[in-house]
Amino acid sequence: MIMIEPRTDRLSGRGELEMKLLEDLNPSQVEAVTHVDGPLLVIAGAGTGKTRVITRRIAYMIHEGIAPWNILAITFTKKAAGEMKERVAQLGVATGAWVSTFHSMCVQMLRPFADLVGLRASFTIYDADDQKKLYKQILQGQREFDEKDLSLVMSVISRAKNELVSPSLLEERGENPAFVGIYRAYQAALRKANAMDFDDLLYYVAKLLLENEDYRRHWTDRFRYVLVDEYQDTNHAQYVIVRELAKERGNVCATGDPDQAIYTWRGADIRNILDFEHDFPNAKVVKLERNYRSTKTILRAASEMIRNNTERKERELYTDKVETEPIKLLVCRDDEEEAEHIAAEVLRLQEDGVELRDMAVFYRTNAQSRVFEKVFSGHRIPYVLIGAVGFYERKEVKDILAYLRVLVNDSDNVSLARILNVPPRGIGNTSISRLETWAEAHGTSLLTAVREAETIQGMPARAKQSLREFLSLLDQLRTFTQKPVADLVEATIKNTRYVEMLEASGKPEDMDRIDNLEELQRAAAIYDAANPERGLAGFLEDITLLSDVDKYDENANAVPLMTLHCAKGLEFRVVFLSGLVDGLLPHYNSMETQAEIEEERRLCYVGMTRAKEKLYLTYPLERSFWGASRCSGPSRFLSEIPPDTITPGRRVTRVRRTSRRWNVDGDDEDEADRSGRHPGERGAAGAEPPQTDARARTPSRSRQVSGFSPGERVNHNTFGPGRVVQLEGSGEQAKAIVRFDDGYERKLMLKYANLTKI
DNA sequence: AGCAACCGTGTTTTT
DNA sequence: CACGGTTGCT
Repeated sequence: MIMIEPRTDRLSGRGELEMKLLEDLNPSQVEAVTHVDGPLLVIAGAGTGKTRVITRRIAYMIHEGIAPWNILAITFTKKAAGEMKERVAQLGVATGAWVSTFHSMCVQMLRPFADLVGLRASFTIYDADDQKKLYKQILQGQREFDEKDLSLVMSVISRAKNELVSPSLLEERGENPAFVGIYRAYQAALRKANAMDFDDLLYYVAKLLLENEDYRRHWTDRFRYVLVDEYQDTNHAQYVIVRELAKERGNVCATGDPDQAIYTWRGADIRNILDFEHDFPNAKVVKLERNYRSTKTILRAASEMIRNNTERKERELYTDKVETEPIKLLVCRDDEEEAEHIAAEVLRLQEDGVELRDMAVFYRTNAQSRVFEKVFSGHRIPYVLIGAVGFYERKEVKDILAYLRVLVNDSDNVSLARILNVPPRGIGNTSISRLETWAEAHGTSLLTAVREAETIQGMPARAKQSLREFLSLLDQLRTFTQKPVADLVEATIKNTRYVEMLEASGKPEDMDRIDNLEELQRAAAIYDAANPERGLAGFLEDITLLSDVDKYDENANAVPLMTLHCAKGLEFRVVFLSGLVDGLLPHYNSMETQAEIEEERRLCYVGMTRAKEKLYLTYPLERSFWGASRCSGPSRFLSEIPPDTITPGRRVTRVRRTSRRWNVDGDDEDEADRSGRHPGERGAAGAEPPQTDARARTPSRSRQVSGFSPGERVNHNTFGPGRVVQLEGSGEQAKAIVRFDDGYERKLMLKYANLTKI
């Protein structure tokens, strides 16, 4: 580790380096950078130079004489962490600060102390896929839930862990005993496998910090200054970790933006940022409101829209930029035409000199990426998919990785069960269950059962033979564990004869799988080069903890396609925000409560504020899914954007005759840049979204818009029967509060709720 | 034990 | 539509 240089005194007053660190910062930014001791909350609006403030602040702290290893900076993605490290280094101060995500930080805080939570240092981290397998096994062993409840069970238990609620506590709270039982069984199974899931990483660290004074002391001695980015998206466990690390010295700096809170669905608690001043008394609060990213128009459009959120502190971003190019709205026949429009626009912009990597396409759900892939491929436009089915989640990759995991952690039952018969070697499901039962009965691991297969009653001779061969295969591979990871990966692929299996199948998709395995070898080689010290365990850890954005190479000459969630923290010269349709954004599953709608609105806000120069908003009149075609109206958020910031797209949009009613001007039915009527055209009445075909096509719905009265009994497709408590709003905005017979009150948009009188 | 054909079920968002 | 899981046949 490099030693920190003592403070430079060559110049009087502020040193040369210090001047450089404060160079080009506005007064609020300087305030944030130079406030080193004591709690600090930086409310940093979109594009206000937050990353810059954080990196300068770290550099400034080091320059002030704080040892880098006493600094902990927690970011949202590893990529952000890497960039931050690099930028601090560029500022010319010694590096060595811990810059990490919550999850990888927790791994490092747990490996050396794994015994404190009853595990060994070689523990495996289970991803969603592994978790699911474990849960499935457990669900099979009881009668209260069947596999259809899997996702419910998973989310309830995950939520409990994020709230630091143990099984016993959950029980005390009177939760359904079946949940408690599954929660206990699941934790026991993880423990047996010497494994943790993502939630455990946070849970264990939080618990240890709370309950083990030596542990807390060890880490608070180390981390004397704590910075947390994206604080609005921390959950309770993460909040406790930060609080426990920082409460003694109070040297905590949180940065975030309540308007960009988009993870409440996975337990993030917006109160963490709202209550900061209460949690850390005497906190200094700095607001960054000067936006350096977007044009005036984009900024105004996004700001006006987000103002519709009621649960919000009023704030105003401003910019000195003068460009006023309007936002373009593209109305398209369907999702395919939408992709065609965007592709055409991409090509046009490329001709104008905009690099592909400076544009981005955003959408609400991963499923929407399909059309773009198809259309972009058709036009030979290079693109990169961020997220979706991640490379490391592919079957063939997971299979090979499962071998590696078993070598590191011989208790990893989930991984072992996965590969016992992959490639097929005559060990069928019956034999595997027999082994599992035996392991269960003898209180030992699945691998031990495999080793003892000879003595297990009823094990077919053929299976026994195969298991012997399997064990010797593992032994062969074990000789590679101290060698470079790339060598081990290569040996695994070779010795398992995995490629031979794929070649033999003759299926075209299996050829792609072979490519993927080569890709895996390359990834391992890159890892080896970058991390000569960290070894196999580090490789496996990175793979499970790397986020999708981490894997995105912004230097590639390709248009990135990503969900709005992935877009957070990024910026592009040109942004295409697609699928602006009610039901997609806001999403069907997130429009029942006001809080849900507001989170969707924040998501839209995040998307819009990524754009530096040009913003395109697009919506299809129809979308095909599950084979059928469906109509939906434009997103309600469109009507919240000031009309004078929007102009119809200049591309000619051909509208099918059936959609002719969209052509308000009516004089040229094939020219939809006229039908690209935008929300504001209705003037002050624009609070109501543009007339949608939803009304025209489904008159049954429009009849329901009014016609309910309090006290009336109604039925809802999902929630069943209930009684109307209160009505509010009218027309498109009409809502009803209904007390359902399950005891819960829900606020429903009548337009979508499909309530029927009973 | 392994393979093929069929069925049914599902789309938020992710560390 | 597209995938994964189950069934039933060999």
